[in-house]
Amino acid sequence: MEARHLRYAVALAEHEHFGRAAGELGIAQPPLSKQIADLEREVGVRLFDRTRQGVFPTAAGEAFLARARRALDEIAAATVDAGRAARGETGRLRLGFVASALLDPLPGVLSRFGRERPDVRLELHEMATSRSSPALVAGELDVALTLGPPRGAGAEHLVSVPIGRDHVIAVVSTVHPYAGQQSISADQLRRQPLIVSAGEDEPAVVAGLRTLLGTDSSALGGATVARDVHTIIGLAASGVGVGLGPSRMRAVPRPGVRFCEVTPRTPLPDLILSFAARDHSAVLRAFLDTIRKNCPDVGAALNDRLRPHT
Amino acid sequence: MEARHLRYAVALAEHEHFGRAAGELGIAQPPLSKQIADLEREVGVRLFDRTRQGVFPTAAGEAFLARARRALDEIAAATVDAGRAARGETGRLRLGFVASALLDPLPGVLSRFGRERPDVRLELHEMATSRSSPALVAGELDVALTLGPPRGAGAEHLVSVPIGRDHVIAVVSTVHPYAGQQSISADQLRRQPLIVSAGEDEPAVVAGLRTLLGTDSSALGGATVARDVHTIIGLAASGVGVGLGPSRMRAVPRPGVRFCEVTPRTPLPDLILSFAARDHSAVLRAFLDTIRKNCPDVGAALNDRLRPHT
DNA sequence: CCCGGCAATACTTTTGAGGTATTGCCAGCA
DNA sequence: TGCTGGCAATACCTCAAAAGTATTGCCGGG
Repeated sequence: MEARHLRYAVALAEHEHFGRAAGELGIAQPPLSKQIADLEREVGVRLFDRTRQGVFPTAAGEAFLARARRALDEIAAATVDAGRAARGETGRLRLGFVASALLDPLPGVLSRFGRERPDVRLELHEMATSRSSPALVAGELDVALTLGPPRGAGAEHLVSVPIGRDHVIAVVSTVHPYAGQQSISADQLRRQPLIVSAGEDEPAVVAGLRTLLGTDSSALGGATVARDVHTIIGLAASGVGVGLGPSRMRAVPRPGVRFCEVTPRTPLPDLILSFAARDHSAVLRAFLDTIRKNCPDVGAALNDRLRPHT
Repeated sequence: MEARHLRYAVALAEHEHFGRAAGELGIAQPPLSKQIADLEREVGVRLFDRTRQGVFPTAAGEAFLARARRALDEIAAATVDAGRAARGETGRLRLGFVASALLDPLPGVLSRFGRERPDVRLELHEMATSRSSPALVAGELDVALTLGPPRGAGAEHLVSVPIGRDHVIAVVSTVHPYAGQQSISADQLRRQPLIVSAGEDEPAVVAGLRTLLGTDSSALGGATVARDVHTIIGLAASGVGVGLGPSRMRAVPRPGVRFCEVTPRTPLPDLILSFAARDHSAVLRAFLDTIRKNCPDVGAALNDRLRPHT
């Protein structure tokens, strides 16, 4: 049985007349008669009653037609859905990201993307840089935001684009003696109880702090370790010590604390967006476009990437 | 687009390999390649990625395949449903009936039919004999149970079969003086307050009572009129008088009353089953068959009707 | 009894699905 | 680097069947 049989049966039921139905279908009457006869033979049941008053579906015909119409609807929808998927209007995007990305670029990016692509299912996975790259290579993620470029097996199949610079800043309670300072020096920091984020997950951040405080400094060893920047800020607010974290944490609105620059200015690894080089999906392209529109200082590589409309 | 394209795409997605999918479909590989290419051209989107590792659906392909599978399921179900409808396993039966039919043949018939044809939707319409026949002729009913044969315009297009005889019986309270009698005479009835059913809807019943009591009798004029036999029995039980009704009302289980024959035995119109002569639907045939199995004294016409398996 | 309208049948044409043979394109390997 | 094997695409042919034309057959209404 072919879709043609369904279309013909539906048209015949619609017009209740072989000649007119055939005309509507753009064919002559005899072929329509034959196709309907073939259909009835295949189904094994008379689907239409031919009377002088017109051609009407039998009970079996009504049952058949109900299914036939649904089948034809599905077929029409198949083309529509395929087109929407190809244009990236539907689908799925699995995004891996480091926690600090939640502070700055992600809120704007995600809300904009959700508005532009309401039918794309976003799957968000907070994970350390070290876990993102293998997941991208294995095809478990579509795109990742990491601190520093991806490394490890298969990294050469990934495209990486820096989308934001970062450096170390301090956060102190508004009643802390340093709160009035424009910036805090490394020496001052070494004399204070410090609060830093859990180091093992993001060694690049730890390296930055070591650079700032000196590799032999015992300040880091004695520091309070917090799981995330919110905790750092909370602890700093309550006067436990001076929090150290990425400048991105300025984005967290919180009364009772002050953010201060630290001298010397200590760069942290760039926030890097990466994805599989062979991935040309429209959903990914749309996401990259959103990133470009939301992040002022994206690398040229991303613009290049968005040029070709393959 | 034809169902063939859907089947081929589904098979290709299943086997992830043009050659093997073609083998499974019973065709050679080149035609499959061509059909898939044609499909992709028509949809306007690449549906499969051909890689060295195999052939995999693109995101658009996945969206397309989901619809394609549903469409194929509908097509398969269309044939199945048409067959079930043609065998009378599904569908609708609109039954018109006089209230007294609810007493005797209908409970058994309906429960049996409901068991044998669980997927047939039964539409039950209690109506007077005079309304059933036009409804049958107009195609608003499929089958009717009436008192006496159908009459009126178009009645010649109806088939009528007597399925049960009936006569007048009396119902009295167990404490009524007549309660002990084997039968009650017409004379005795004329000396009692009577309870009869509403006459206008079923003139044939009124005619029967007139025959029994005498056309000039004032007994009928002074009788209490009840809407249905349940009311007659209820009023009789409470001692209002002697109820007169069809022998069918014996089927109503009710403590506190006794049913008595009436002499002379006064026949009431036969219970008649009728339907459109041109109606050959399987659901109707199944219903007639149920009637035959449930009513011992159906006319030969019904058995004739069930013979041909057209 | 003829006529008109309609579906079915008979027969022809033509489209396109499917078959065979071949090419082209890599990936793996010597 | 060239060779080979596996696979999809291309080229070309064949034939089934979809569609067209002409005609018949069947009623129902003048």
